Amino acid sequence: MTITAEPAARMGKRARAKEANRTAILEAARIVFARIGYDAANIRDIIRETDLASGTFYNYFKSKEEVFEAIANDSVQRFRPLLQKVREEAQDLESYLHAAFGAYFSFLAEENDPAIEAGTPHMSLIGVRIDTPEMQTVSDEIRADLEIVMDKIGLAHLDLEYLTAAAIGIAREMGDHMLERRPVDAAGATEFATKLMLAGIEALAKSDR
Amino acid sequence: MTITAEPAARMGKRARAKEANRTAILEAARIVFARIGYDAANIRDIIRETDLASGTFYNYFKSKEEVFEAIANDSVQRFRPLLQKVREEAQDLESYLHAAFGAYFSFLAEENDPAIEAGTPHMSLIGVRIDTPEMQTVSDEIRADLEIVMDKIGLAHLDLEYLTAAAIGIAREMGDHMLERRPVDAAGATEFATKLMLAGIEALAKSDR
Amino acid sequence: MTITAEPAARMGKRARAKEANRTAILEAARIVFARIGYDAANIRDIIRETDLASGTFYNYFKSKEEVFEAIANDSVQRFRPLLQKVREEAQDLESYLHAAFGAYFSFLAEENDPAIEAGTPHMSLIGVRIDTPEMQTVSDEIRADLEIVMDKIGLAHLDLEYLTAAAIGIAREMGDHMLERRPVDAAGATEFATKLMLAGIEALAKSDR
Amino acid sequence: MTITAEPAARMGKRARAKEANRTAILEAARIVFARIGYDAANIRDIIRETDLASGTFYNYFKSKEEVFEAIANDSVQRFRPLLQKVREEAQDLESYLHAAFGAYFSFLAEENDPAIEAGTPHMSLIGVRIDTPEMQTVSDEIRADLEIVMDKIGLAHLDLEYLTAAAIGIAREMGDHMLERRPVDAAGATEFATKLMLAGIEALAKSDR
DNA sequence: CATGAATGAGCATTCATTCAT
DNA sequence: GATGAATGAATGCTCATTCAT
Repeated sequence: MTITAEPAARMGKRARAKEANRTAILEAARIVFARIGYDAANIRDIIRETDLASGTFYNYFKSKEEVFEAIANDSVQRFRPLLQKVREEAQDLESYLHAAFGAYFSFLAEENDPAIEAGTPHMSLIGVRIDTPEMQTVSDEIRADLEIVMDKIGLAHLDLEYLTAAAIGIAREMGDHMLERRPVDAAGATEFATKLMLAGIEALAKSDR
Repeated sequence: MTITAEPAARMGKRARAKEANRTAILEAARIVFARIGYDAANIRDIIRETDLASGTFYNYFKSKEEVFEAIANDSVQRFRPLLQKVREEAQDLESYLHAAFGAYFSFLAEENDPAIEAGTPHMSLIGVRIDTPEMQTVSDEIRADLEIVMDKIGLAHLDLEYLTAAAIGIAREMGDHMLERRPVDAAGATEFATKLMLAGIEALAKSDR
Repeated sequence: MTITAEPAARMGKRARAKEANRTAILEAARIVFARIGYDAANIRDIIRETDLASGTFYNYFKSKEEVFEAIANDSVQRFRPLLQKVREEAQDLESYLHAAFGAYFSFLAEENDPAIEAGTPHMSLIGVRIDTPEMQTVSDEIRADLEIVMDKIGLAHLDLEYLTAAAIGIAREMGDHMLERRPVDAAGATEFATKLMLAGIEALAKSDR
Repeated sequence: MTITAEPAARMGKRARAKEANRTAILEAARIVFARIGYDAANIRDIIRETDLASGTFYNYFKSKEEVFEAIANDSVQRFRPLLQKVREEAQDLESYLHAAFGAYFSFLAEENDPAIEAGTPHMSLIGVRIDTPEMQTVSDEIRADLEIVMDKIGLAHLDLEYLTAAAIGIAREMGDHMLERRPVDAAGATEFATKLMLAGIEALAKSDR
């Protein structure tokens, strides 16, 4: 038996299986949460979606809550760099809004691509989608970032809390509807939301002067 | 036992007690849903909030869903006339938006007044508030009405689905934040949302021409 | 419908059923604990011994521990008066020991009478019998009482802790064997234990002078 | 790999490792049983106390029961010679009782020495201590030996079963208390138990004549 | 042989719903 | 029609045991 240096990308069979199982559970949870909602979902539902045994779930997560957290973290870890880039590259308000809505709608579309192609039912029941981990944590990110950007461009005297709430509200609700259309058109949603929000902010800024 | 004709306004003891029980359950459900969210709540939680026995619940409702429906209907029955009036009296887009947002934010403030004064905790946690029956059905009402109004003012060629989604999103998210501020300022929220939305729609209308 | 005064002995059907269920669970637990031991026993075992449903268990007890406690309390409540009487009527050391051992062995015999007649197996496996609620709590009672009595007769200078330990040890171990003999002879066990203990104490008292 | 003749005293690396693992498991089990009791303990608890993997347990033992047996055998193997010596050297009843109780209490003290010095909690809770393998099997040994000795000294007409039960009961209960005192005084316990038992037996012998 | 993750049977517990009183 | 205890299906979770590495 030879001892080999094992770069992260080349783990042993065992380690790979573990990683795969963890991912499988996360993916299953994502699907189940989307299908029947976080609250309605139970651990058996999640594990049934994988080819693992029930007990295996507990080798990876302590509870449904913890899977939710993991999904959220996972989503955030993938979405955060996108937002980061948006923030850094934004030249003005318009480019920021466009890039931010664009990033969000694209991300949402890609996240839900598997479910969409599978024709997963119930997908957009309100009350359900809202509890999706992605939505929840991405909201927090957008909220924080938008505050930073508005400050940068000297519009911090507007009611930023209401403004971010409005932007998030638009993204959330429009996102739901975007996902139900075929083909899913992130670019269209982005144009729409950006135009709406941009003009709105300008109007608020003017009246506030 | 006497057999009496019982006009709605003059019920017998029995009927009055029945009505009181039904109301008690609805009120209890409202409180519990607000406190721990619709999904987390169970029938025991609701019935425990009343001084009734668990079995009594089933004399009035078949399930938690049905209570939800009843609360929703109740809210709708009180909100619908307001929206009706808004729709009828709207002169132009601005007055419509102002009146509609105004109606919604005021209604929301009044609905939550008892909870606000009681300092009920958790009340406006996002994941929770969203499942509130009021939110749910009021959304549907606003959605339908906004479509009608946009059609009236000749802007039906805009993407009305996205537009209503945006309006509802704004109302929802801003509503949550409005409820957390002291004093609760429905008028301020109304101004803000109206200005934002109005300018946004105008910009969309212009670019779409 | 007439309103009747209901003396404790004449409860409604419902109340009687509740009492009966509680007793049934206690009795079942007693049997199961005796048969397979406290630790090996699980709630399903207990409830299976009754004709109740599994959920019903939780209307009466929160856990296996709580049933154990209840059984113990029950036993104590029936044994305590016997010990009380023994303590009050004891004239000298001999009469005390005789009465105390007698009370214990008789009580033990009666407690186990149903199990004995049913020919319950495993009945006297050591590790098992020892965890019996009766044994446990009755021990505490005997311990306390013996201390009081020894003090009364001026032998408190002996090592009372060891003495009570010895008495309890004798009662426990002899009790196990007594229960396995047919016929169960509480009187014989009492004579034996009393004579042994009495002479032992006198010897200790003499050497300690 | 070399094939070597391996006399017991000179094992290869492999064999030594095996022996060490077996011992580690036994020691861990002893500790765990003492800490939380035989019944409450599970295999994970035991293996967690070692630095071995869970699967390794099954290379050495089939079940918790089997570890118990092994511990018991181990204890017996160390205690049996002591009892053997006692039996052989006993001159009369007194010397036998003294030596036997002495052997038992000393053995018990030594067995529990590590736990005592570590201040292990719960150590002597009754329900717990009783299930200790040492207690269990040592009981059997004492029982058998005492029967033999009583027969030797011509008191076999007494109720030997009750007598051994009494002796074992005294040893058990007093042993528990002895272990809780500081310093642990095996000699004192031995004197006490011997005097008590000796006088008791003499009294029984006299009355039985 | 050691490892430790996977397995799945098994147990505790909850809760919507029924129904005798 | 109110009551609230009984019901038992459903769910969370544990743990002895197996087995690929």
